[in-house]
Amino acid sequence: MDREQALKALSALAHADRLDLIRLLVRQGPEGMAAGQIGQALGGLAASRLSFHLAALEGAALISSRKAARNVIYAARPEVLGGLLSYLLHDCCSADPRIFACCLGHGEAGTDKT
Amino acid sequence: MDREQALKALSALAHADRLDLIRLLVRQGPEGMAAGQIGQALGGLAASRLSFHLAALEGAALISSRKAARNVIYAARPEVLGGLLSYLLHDCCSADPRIFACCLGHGEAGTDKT
DNA sequence: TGAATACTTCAACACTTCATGAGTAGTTGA
DNA sequence: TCAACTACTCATGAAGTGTTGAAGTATTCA
Repeated sequence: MDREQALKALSALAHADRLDLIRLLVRQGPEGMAAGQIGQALGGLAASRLSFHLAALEGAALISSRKAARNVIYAARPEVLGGLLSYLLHDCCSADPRIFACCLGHGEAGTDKT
Repeated sequence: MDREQALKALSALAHADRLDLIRLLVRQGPEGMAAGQIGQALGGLAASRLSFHLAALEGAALISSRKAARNVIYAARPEVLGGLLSYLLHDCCSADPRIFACCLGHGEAGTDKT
């Protein structure tokens, strides 16, 4: 992954709805989920709004879509998500051991109370 | 790290100048770097623009600052960067093994030509 | 004290992003 | 063909982001 693609991906992820979308689709696995179902799962997100955010994620290559009859099925692209994390960790953060430690240790590393 | 903080951090990172800033400051280590030096290292970024972006990164807790005489020294906060990566990997991507694989394998995983 | 240095803050402007509702396009089954 | 269904696109306006240059604040030194 290059810088341009990483920036696109970061912009795409920097929105609450889209982060929820990714979380949902990653859990859904390769089968993916129809747009209508996604909208319901996210608490009845307006269709146009959902479409807007799905397009943003697809534009950043974080998800893919395929048609199935009258539905459009969306699925996460784990290799691109992994590529983004890899870029941040290796290219951007120089594989800094302090960052590695926080990242690999599960969960709450780095959330000291301040 | 919680969702709000992760969103702040993602927004902060989703800009070319700020990604360059982080890269530079991570490499610089705990000693950090004075604002003026940073501006020079980034090719003579206008002072007000640099200040704006540094404030954005500090607002997202990705960097810290301290005064030293007439300089302001900025340094990356690797534990917060690690916390963000950890959040994305564990909370958001459910520690999906496909993402783990791309993320930990160095570099170019997930950048297949399409 | 006054000039020089190092940064930050402010106001103005251009640009982008986002939410909303209305309209459009493709698929299915009667 | 028509109605129902599913999803996308477009126009609009509000809100947010980024750049610029000028002004302001704090520190140092002669």
